[in-house]
Amino acid sequence: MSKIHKIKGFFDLFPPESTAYVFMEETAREVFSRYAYQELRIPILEQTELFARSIGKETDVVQKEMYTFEDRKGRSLTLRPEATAGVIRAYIESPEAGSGGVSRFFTLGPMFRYERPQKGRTRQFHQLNVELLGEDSAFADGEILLMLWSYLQKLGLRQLNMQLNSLGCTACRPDFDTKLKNFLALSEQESLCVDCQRRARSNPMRVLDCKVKGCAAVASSAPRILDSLCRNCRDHFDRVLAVLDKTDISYELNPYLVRGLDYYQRTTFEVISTDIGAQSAVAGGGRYDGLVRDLGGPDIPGIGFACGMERLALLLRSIQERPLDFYFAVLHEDAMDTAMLMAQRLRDKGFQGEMGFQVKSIKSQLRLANRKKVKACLLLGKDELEKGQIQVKDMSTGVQRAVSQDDVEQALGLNLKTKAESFVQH
RNA sequence: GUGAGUGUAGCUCAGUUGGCAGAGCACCUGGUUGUGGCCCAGGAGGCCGUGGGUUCAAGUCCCAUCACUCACCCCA
Repeated sequence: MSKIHKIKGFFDLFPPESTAYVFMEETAREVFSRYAYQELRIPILEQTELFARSIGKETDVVQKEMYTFEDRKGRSLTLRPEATAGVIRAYIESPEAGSGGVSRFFTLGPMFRYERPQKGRTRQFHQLNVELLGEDSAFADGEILLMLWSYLQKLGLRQLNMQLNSLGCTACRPDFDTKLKNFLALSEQESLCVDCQRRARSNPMRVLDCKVKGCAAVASSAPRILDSLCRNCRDHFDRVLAVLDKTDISYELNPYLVRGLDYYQRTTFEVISTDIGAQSAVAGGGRYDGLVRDLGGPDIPGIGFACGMERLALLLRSIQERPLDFYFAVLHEDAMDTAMLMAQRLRDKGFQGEMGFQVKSIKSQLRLANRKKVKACLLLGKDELEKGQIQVKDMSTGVQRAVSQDDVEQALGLNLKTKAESFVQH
């Protein structure tokens, strides 16, 4: 029979890599809950319209990267390419939307985008998502940024840089876009790449983010959004920066930071790592004050971020997996029943261990136990069975002693519960 | 969607101007009774990604195809 292989851009996560994901998720729950954020679980499949309306019909994500298909009744559905739209949709449908208060959520899980895979980019990827709804204070921005930074610190990541920008609001952004369009129209068209000649009219801020040399040169002398903010946006942004200045977060302003989803306005940010390849953004987010209204809900502000787990995983390395407490080596067929029951008794007491199902030579079983790096090896053969005993061998010291089968728990010792896996930046 | 690179043992990779398919690590079995790690000896394991072509002869040259990787675009 021919093998069925996984589809492009999808992947299986085996240990020890899978433990890095458990670590990221557990740390997220721990950190986010300190800020009173609660976990939200939502579908990964939504009506296509939800993403088209929120992310923006003209964005690359919606135009060419979505997994979209029809269900059996011909409705257009899409595997979520990001989480915020779904969170807002769920929020609007919940009683919470009418409460008028502040809501704090986090959610995590798989996202899907149909792109060419490369380092740090897969077609199914995983994000940790945080949303703060119903508050437009600059301190809300501050809370989000501090929490994100705190989470990354808790993961043990240090070589990270946070970039900040403000995209303005509906009051000042249109004026800036006009100003920028005029500027680009006056600059030499030949110095812009073909993409940017198009962007210069449709989405001028994207030109500022282009890496092509000619475009970057034009961008360097272009007007900056940060110089064109209205009074409200300027004050808001200054307050956010004032909060950050009192912390140890190392940030820098990046007037060229343009996010790929249309719903962002005012404060936007990205966290960059320099050593995970070309796809360097490990987290990104911003304020989306008009989004809830645009999706049919009340006109309330919001801010949030997403963290890419595959990219974080590139920065994490497992240094120690918790060793098993025992390996159970059975040396005679007749001992198998007794061994099974003893192992069960140990597991009920909280010991972790693996049982060998095949009767093999003592030598090969000890070799196996050694390779598995267990703390102790339990040996049960004909002699022990007859005497009601069992051999307990400490694999680090080599010391072995025979004990009554009733005393295995004590023999395995009290030094068993060690810390869970820990991770360090490599 | 565009470009480049790589496909040989479980893993990492050698393989010369075309001439018998290789190494290291891992694995298995021994080194005297039922005792791991270190060492020594032996062993197993490959449709050389797949399909065509050139040739007396192809892992090697040519064409096609598939897969993977990295980069562009874009993004977490």
